[in-house]
Amino acid sequence: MTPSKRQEARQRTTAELMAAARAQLAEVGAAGLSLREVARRIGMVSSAVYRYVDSRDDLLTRLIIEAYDDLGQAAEEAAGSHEADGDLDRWAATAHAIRDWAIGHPHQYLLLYGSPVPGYAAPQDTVGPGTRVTFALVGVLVDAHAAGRLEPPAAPVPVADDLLVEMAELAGVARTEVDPATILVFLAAWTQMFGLIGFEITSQTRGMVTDHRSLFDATVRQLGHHVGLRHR
Amino acid sequence: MTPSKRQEARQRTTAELMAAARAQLAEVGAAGLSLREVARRIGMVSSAVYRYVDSRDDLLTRLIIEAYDDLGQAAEEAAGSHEADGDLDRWAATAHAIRDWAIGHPHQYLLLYGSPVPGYAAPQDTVGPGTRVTFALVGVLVDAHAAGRLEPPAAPVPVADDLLVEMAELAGVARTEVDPATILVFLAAWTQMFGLIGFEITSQTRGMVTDHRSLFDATVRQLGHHVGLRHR
DNA sequence: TGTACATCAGTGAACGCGCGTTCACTGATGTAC
DNA sequence: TGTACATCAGTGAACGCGCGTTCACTGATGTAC
Repeated sequence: MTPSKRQEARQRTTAELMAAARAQLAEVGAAGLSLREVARRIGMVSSAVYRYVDSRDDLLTRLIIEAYDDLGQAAEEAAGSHEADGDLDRWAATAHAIRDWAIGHPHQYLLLYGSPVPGYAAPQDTVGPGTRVTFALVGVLVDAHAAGRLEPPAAPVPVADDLLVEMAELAGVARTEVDPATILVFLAAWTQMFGLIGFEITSQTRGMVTDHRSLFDATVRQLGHHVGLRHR
Repeated sequence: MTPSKRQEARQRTTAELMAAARAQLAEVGAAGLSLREVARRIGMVSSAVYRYVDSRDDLLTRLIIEAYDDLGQAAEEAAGSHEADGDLDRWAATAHAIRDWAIGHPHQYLLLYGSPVPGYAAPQDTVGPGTRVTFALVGVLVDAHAAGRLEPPAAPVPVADDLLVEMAELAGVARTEVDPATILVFLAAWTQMFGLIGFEITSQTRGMVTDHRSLFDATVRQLGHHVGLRHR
């Protein structure tokens, strides 16, 4: 069944609307996103956007899902195209893909990982797409483990038992036999990566660091090492 | 020269205004902060707040400075009251003070470290107070180093030279002889701590972690160890 | 100590703005017979 | 294939809201002589 003219037009207009919304988001950030402005940009009267979107919140939700998918895809592509590399390099490549996307789309990144938008609560639909990036990075670990190349973590500091239980549950979600202690180190690595990216985007490191890429690279390789990845 | 009635009244009203602003910030976040609402809360007409504040931006700036000072003080007090402890414990206590403050004042924390407020650019005045927390935590390192108790970092991954140069400069700012490589590890630790706190506050870890305090404690002690701190 | 003038806190009205959302409508596209 | 009716995209006006900021004003407090 080929799509009717109406359906085609609807799809085109929807795409145009989302593109305009994306552009506006990139300029003013999520808190400043306005339906009326989006309408203006695509040459529509403000009430017309309600044919395509239920409300402002609905538009925000779609933008979030879009952004998660875009970021997830970037990470997956990086992990996919470096399968033949050493584990550490593959890990670093995936991490850099995440950072590059963030630097290229700071407001979208902040929409996902920054302060919550006032008056908006993300619905359940955003959870799924949100895990894509995580799994892309975890995948590097899982693959290395499956190939018997993952070092167990050196744990100089004792860790509470209940934490390890939680980590074991997480490993279950990711369907892997990776050591709970490793998952814990991964979680720490994860938050550090995103902390560093967030600081860079919001220029918290202004005046302290100039070569952010180098710092990120060094950090990420250090983290990869902690997690148990090695060069071959 | 004792303050006149006018001066006293002015100080009282200013304090009341700031308290109302703080309360509103805590409820709706920085992006939702409104001068009119602040005025309403202290039973003033909206134009009257302009006797105490130049503009909305000015109020935001004051709130930022206040928050930085409050956080800085909390960190300094923790570091100060644990001088007799082992270095790792003192480090952990200071880190927990930072996290506790953040958990207790999530919107203020986000004002400092979250997404930038749309349409607002922080002036230079906020930089100074912003370094207080950093120095409180760095102080633990510096003291341990001065007492000859700081282990040099194990660096399993080579680090770019220019990064080390930057780190040496930072060490100069902090007036310490601490190893540039250690500063680099500290910076990484710093971003990880704040990344973790940010994730907790914005509930990014929802469904993955329940015992945030334990995860934070384990992470922070791990970080302290990496930085070269030991128990005694 | 008393008086004249200057300073300043707070009022109330107003300006101009942009926002999200609703609603009755027109006219084009699609569907059933 | 042609016609009658249903669906749907987009219009234009309107509602009610809250915002930051300005301005001329009143009346109380402070200061100089």
